[in-house]
Order: sequence, then structure tokens, then C-alpha cells
Amino acid sequence: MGKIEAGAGLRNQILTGDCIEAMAALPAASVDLVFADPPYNLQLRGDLHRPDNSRVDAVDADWDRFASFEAYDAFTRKWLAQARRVLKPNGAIWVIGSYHNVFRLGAALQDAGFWILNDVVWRKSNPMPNFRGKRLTNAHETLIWAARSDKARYTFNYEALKTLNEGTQMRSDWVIPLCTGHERLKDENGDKAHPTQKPEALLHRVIVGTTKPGDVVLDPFFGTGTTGAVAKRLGRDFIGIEADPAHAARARARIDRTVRLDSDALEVTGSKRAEPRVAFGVLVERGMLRPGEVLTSPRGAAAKVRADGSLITAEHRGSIHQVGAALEGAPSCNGWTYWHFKREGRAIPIDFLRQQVRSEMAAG
Amino acid sequence: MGKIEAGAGLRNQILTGDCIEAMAALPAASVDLVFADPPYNLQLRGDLHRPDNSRVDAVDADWDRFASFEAYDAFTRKWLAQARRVLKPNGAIWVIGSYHNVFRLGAALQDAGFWILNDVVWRKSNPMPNFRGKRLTNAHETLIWAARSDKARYTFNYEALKTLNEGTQMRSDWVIPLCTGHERLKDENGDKAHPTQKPEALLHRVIVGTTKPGDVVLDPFFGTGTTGAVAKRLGRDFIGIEADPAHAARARARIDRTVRLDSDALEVTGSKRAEPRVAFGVLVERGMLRPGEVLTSPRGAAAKVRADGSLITAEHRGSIHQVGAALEGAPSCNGWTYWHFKREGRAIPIDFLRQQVRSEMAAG
DNA sequence: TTTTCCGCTGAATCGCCCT
DNA sequence: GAGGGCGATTCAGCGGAAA
Repeated sequence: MGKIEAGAGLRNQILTGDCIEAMAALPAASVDLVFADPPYNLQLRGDLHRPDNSRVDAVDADWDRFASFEAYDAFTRKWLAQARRVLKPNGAIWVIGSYHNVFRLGAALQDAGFWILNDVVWRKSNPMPNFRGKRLTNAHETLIWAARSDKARYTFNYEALKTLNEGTQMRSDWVIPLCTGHERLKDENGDKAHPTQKPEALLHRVIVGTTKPGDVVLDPFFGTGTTGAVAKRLGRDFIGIEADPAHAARARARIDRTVRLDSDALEVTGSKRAEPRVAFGVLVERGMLRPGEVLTSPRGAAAKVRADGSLITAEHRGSIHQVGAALEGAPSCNGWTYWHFKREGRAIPIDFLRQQVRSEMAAG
Repeated sequence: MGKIEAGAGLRNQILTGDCIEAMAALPAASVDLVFADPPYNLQLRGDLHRPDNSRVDAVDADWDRFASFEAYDAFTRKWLAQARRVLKPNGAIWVIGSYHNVFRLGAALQDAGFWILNDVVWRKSNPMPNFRGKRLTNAHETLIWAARSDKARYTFNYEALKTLNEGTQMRSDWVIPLCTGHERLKDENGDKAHPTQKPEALLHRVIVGTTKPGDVVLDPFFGTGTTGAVAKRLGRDFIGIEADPAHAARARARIDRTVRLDSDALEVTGSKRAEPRVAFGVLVERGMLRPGEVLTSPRGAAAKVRADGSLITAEHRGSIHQVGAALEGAPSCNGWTYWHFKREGRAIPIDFLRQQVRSEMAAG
């Protein structure tokens, strides 16, 4: 298979075939996020199957078990290496698994140079009970979120997830029901089309939280195309790889009938870091504060504004942040919220003035 | 170190030293359960400060520093091999970890021949937030429960855990608070004695669910001795191994002041035929307790019995189990052993009355 | 005595941009 | 590539002090 050209032409397609070969044909550093739900049919009792579904001839049990884990690891490391190659330097990956395979998956991620950011528990609100009463109800699966490397500046929409979680930080345990009812794809006989179809709510949270609109999400084990459907709806692009043509066709039809949300709906709560920078000196230049004016801290410390936008006290001089940190004996300080100026007898944070400047910048 | 003789002489002792060497000196096939809380290999880099500029007291001990994943794996495989050797053929192991180490731990377990039964999520009700808003709140840790081999007939007290869980199957996600307050051991300066002390509620569930009274529980990373204290209280024996003599001494003192429950209280729910259920309300119906009578907890809390068999305090109302758990801030509570009534000036557990009902039921 | 408030703390892999 | 400066960022629960 020759290299596929980069660019818009490849986006929003489903490639049919082996995911390792298909990824090998993709250009390096072309994908923002990988979401992978790899097979974990480590059936170590009864018939033994390799991850590629070929059957292992029955031989000595101990040897088989070792061989099977080894085969699974070899498969895992191969597709992970390709996934890492096609990821952009600041890209990230999500993988999902159960206790059968997730430990091998996580160790392989670390060995490949990925940098784990969180493990996330998908806590099923309606799991299948353990019928024989021999173990605990297996009520969760595990996702691992990892950056391409420990240097990657990965995407994380902190405020958006905080909003999704009713105003407090999103935790590492997510309660989401199984994929059932109308959402569950059926085949022509009315049976479930795929054994491990994931709920769209799960992908929604992943994609809202760790991608930006227009990003490319690659799913090398596309199945029924949940990743593609949610990516499309949320204004992201996708690349799907699926070995089974029947599944690929069903996924294609599903995505075709999925409606992309308009851009208004795609906007999420942004971070303050995204706001334009304003130098404190600009407030002085514009006459919002005059040189010589005194600012006060919450604990009553005072500092004088100088013409160049620095502050000075008896003992310290420097930026609004540096002087604040020095006075507090703290490693750092946000001078914008720390310092207050007086208007009509009231102490107002200088951040109020920064907001004024920002509105004027936006208007102009 | 020579081989230590098997038998009762070794039980309920804390061995001071390296856990691999100490386990090597134990006889093979002599232990029913291993509970292991190994170093997590956190790989922390700089300091971390809260938004209020206070510094986070992180785990920076030597025992948590490893040169590489390879070094950590080598250590893990060594102690796991010894743990497996000392386990009886039908024995089992619990290990606990975070995303830093648990994937390597799980893979090593599988490679060593252990047979994973469940992974269990300890969902922390009060985790430390992510102060920089750069990741999800790391709100859980992972336990792995594995039998010594796929042939092991491991211990699982299904009905006991179902009862603990208010009548429905115990799931693989457990909500338990951090170990704080009075339960947290302090050193002579009043600081936390150990950076990673686990809550007793966690060990309670593990030991009730997967051991029998009289079993031997080995903890090769004993720390403050939570495993030993809970094992003793629940009528199990323990062997602890701890490298730091100061921790070992504190653990010894803690266990010495722990009271072993009497054998009545230890009986967990067996098969339903052997231990017929008794509703607390039956005691009221039969006049063994009158509505309005006051029950007391071991720590002196009081609750009033109502006609429908519920309890009420100023702040809580519900079943004997619910109110006990609420008062203790615990995830669960056995109300039968927790609540006491007064007869002739003495406080007697209400379980005494349940036993009376059961004998009457058996007689009738 | 009771309620409210305030401070402290917990296994943490916790920046980004510009020069 | 390294260094320096800006400036964003927290939840639940316990316990002691204060009202």
C-alpha cells in the first residue's frame, strides 16, 4: 500500500483492512487524537484464540497461556507503534479495555513512550450481574488517556468538562449506562450488530474534553463507528479503520445519517488562558492608573505605581506579580486579582481595568 | 536467613526487613491471602502548590524511587514470585496501585501465573483535586484480585458481601473515603505517620469477602499495619513485613490496642438456609425492643427505635445499618453488632436478640 | 451547650510563551 | 534550547475555634 497523501481528502473516511497496515499507509504526525477499543478476546480457557482470531492448536496449557499473552503483547505493541507514528507531537490517545487486557495495554503504552495522563473508570449504571455468584459484579471498564510523550502539550478543555460536571472538576470515574435501546445497532436479523458497541455518551465526553473542533480523530478499531458518529456531530473529523466490511458499511450508513451540530452549539466554555494578554503598563499608558498612585493588597500592604508599569514598596520592586509574591512569601502570585485600586472609597481589583482594556480591544 | 518453621508460632508477627528476603524465609504454601500495597513509582518532578500557595506534602520517600520501568518491573516480579510461592494452592492475592504502576503490576501478575478474578476500583469520596486544572481529578485507585492459579478454589463470601451491599451483589467499584481524622496514625510531632495509610474500610471489605476466620493474611508492605489491625479485629491471623523499624513499631502498638471481635460477631452470612434473615422490625413486633427505646453505639451515639423498625437521631433516619454508617461516616455498617440495648445496666448488642429469634425460628 | 466558621490536608507523574 | 516572566488554579471532610 502506498503512502496516502495528507490533507482534507483523507478525512471522514473508513478504510477497510488490517489496522496496522492501514495506519502504516497514513502520513506521520497527521492525527490529533487516537481512540482505540482493541480486541481483548484472551480466551485462555477452552479454545484459545490469538488476537487476530486464528485458533491456537491445543497444546500444553502453561506454554499456551504464555504464548497467548506474548502474541497479544506483540500485536498491541505493533499497532501502538503505528498509532504513535501518525500522531502529531502534541497528540494524545485513549484506549479502553477490561481486566483481561488493560494491564498489558497500559504497560505497552508506557513502554512505547506514551505518557499516561489519567486512567478513567467507566462505571456502568446497568452492568450484567455475575450469575454464578463466584466473583464481584464486573461493573466497569477502564480507559487510559495518554499524551504522545511527556513533552506533549495535549488538549484538555478543563472548563468544558467542569461545566459538564455541574461546576466541579470532572473526576476520573464516569457513570454512563451501557449502549442499549435505539442507540444499539441491529443487524438484518434484529440482533445486535456488534458485541462491544460503546455508548455515544462515552465518546462525547472524550471528544469534548480532549479535542478541538476541526481536529482529526483516528479510530483503528472502528466497529460500528461510534467514534466517527460522535466526532461528526461535534464538528471534528475522523478516520476509521475496520477489518470487517459489513461493520464498515453499517458504520458508513450510521455516520451518513448523523447530523453535524452547527458551530454555535459546538462552542464550549473557554479557559482564561485563551484571553488576549494585557500588559499592566498599558493601564498606565492609557491613564487608567496614574504613576504614583497607590495599590493595596487584601491584607493592607501598599505599593506605588511607576511610569514603566512596575510597582515599588519600601523593600521590593518589580512587576505586579513579583511584588505580590515577595510580600506574601509565596512562590507565585496573580497580581491582577491581588492588587486593588481605590475609586469612590471602594477597593476594586485591577483586573477590572484589564477587562475594560480587553473589551476596547475587541470593539476596536 | 534460615527457613522459619511453619505453624502457629509465626502468626501475628511483624518481620522487620526486606520483603523479598523475608518471604523467601517463609515456608511454601503456608498463607491463605496476600494483601500487597507496593510502592507506586510516582515519578514526581517539581513541587506542587495549591491555589492558596500552600505546598502539597507529596510522597518523596526513597522507597518510591526507581531508576526506570525496567527496574520497577524487576522488583515487582521478584516479590510476586515469592508471594506466589508462600501462597497455598487455593490462595489468592490482592494488590493495589494507581495508574503509575498498576498496569505493570497487573501484567506481572498474569505473567507469573496468577489468574485475575476482578479488578476493583476504590472510588474516593474525597480525593485531592487537580490544582492546576490540567487533568481529571485523580479520584480512584485500582485493586486487582487474583487467584494463585486458574485452578485455585479461592474463597469468596458472596452472601456476606451481598449483605454488606444492602442485598444486591457487590460490584467492582467501591466508594470509600480516604483515611483521615482519628483513624490516621500520627507520629510524635502530630504529623501523619505514613504517607500512604489505607482506610480500614477497604481492608474490611477485602478480608470479609475473601478470607475465612482463622486464615493467615500476609502483607509484605505492612506500613502502619492496617491489614494486621483489620485481620485481628475480624478473627484472622496476619504476618506483616515492614522494612522501616519505626513503622513496624507503630504498627505493633496499633494492633495491640485493636480488639478482636467475639466469634458471634464474626459469623458472616452463610447460605440463606444456615442463617435465616431476620428483619430488625421483627424484634419490635415481638416486643423484644419497644418503640421509643434508645440504642447506643460503641462511641456513645444514641438513636431511638421507631415502630416500623427504623432508627432516628437528630440528623439521620433509616435502617440500623444506614444510621450506623451515617454516624461513622463509613460506607457501610453492620447495625447488628454496632447498636446496643440496655438490660440491667449493661449494654448488649442487638445481635443477641437476633440470635434469640433465630433459635426460636429453628425450634418452631 | 450548640451551631457556625475557618483552616488544614489528602499516593500528584499538575504551564506556556517569548526572547 | 534554555531561561525568565506572566498569571491561572481546588474539593470534601474533619477538627478546633469562635460565636
